[in-house]
Amino acid sequence: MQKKQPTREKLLDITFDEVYIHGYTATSVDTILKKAGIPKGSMYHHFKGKKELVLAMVQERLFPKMELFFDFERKEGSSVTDALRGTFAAMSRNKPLITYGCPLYRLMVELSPVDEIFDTLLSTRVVQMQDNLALLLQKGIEDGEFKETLPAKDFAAYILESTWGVLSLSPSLSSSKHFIKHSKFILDTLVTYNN
Amino acid sequence: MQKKQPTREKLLDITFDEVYIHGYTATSVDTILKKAGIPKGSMYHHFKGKKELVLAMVQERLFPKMELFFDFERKEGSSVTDALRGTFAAMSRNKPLITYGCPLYRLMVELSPVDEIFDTLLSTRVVQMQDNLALLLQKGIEDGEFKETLPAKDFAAYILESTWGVLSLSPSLSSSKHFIKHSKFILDTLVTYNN
DNA sequence: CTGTTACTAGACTAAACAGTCTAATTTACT
DNA sequence: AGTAAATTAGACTGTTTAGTCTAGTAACAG
Repeated sequence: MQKKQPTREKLLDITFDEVYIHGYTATSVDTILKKAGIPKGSMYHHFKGKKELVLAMVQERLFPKMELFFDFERKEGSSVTDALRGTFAAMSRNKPLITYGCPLYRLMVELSPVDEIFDTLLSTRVVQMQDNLALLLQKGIEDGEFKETLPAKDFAAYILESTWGVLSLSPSLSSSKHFIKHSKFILDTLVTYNN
Repeated sequence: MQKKQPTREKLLDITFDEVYIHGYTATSVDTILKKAGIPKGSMYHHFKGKKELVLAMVQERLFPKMELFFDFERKEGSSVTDALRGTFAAMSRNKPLITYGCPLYRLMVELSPVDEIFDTLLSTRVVQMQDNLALLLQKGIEDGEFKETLPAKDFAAYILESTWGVLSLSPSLSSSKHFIKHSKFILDTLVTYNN
């Protein structure tokens, strides 16, 4: 069934799972190794250390996963509003995302204040996402879907930040129902606020 | 200058500072003890262990600090809108809050998915805050400041969550200027959305 | 088939970790 | 002052941590 996965790739997968749920500090190298069934020497052959491993995981696993949800790419032909609606709907169907929140944001909350390397890497991606979304919103303004009362970039920041805030709440307070309420609110506000 | 502070109180103060910035897991008991200049025996006399110490810190330091900002209490005589505006203004002037985010939210992001005791404690407080804010918003509706298009409780949840999202971003992306933009937006939305 | 490079294997190390223990000291009360 | 209780003091323990090291095996090019 499962085609044999090179050591490096398997390590990145397990590292994502563990760090997503337990965070960077609470995840031990030994736990990852045990779960992956990979000996220490192999890991230290592929990566210089724990930090290198997690940085690689962020770029090769976490960032690609983000694209599926947070980049708000517009499908050709559909309206900006529909593009946003679609992205939010996809998020609400993603169980881990609803339960455990956004993996990028959670890692940023843990590490940005104390580690410059992680901060730079994660913040850069956040700015990219914001620019990306702002571009989409700008398109919506140009297409006449809504008026520009608030600069597109500010609105983009606002959508991202509020969405992170909702998603990364305690699992016991999160539900897809609640998230749908949030996304409906964002979309309504976008229209209301801009008209 | 500094009046002698009982051991227990000093420990709680230092624990707050350390856990706020580094998180629960990354904060070691030895670091706290060293910074506080207090020997191990004293700490383990007052608290059963690290977890007990931090739980006490949450209740005796973190929660009281929250009241100053997040409870959105209404001063007699002033409008609901002014009460909100005042709270947001106080937050924007609080340097650590802007730089490192909300200590309650950050701890929740780290621990809620993996520790039931912390999850219960923190979530309960979040629900309290939401109820508290909903009550204020309800008052605003009754006083005719805005119409009830969205249930007050939903709006309260939304304000809290989006504010947490903005505050707990990477320090390199946070600024009081950005936060003021956020609060202005929330207040505008409250009026716009409800009229 | 042979030699070189890439990778695996896991025992080992030193430091950091939370927590224990017993003795000394300070405080509070009579 | 005398005594009991509360607190301080820090050496010590067992475990877990990230990371090292050396020997062995597989893959691959000639």
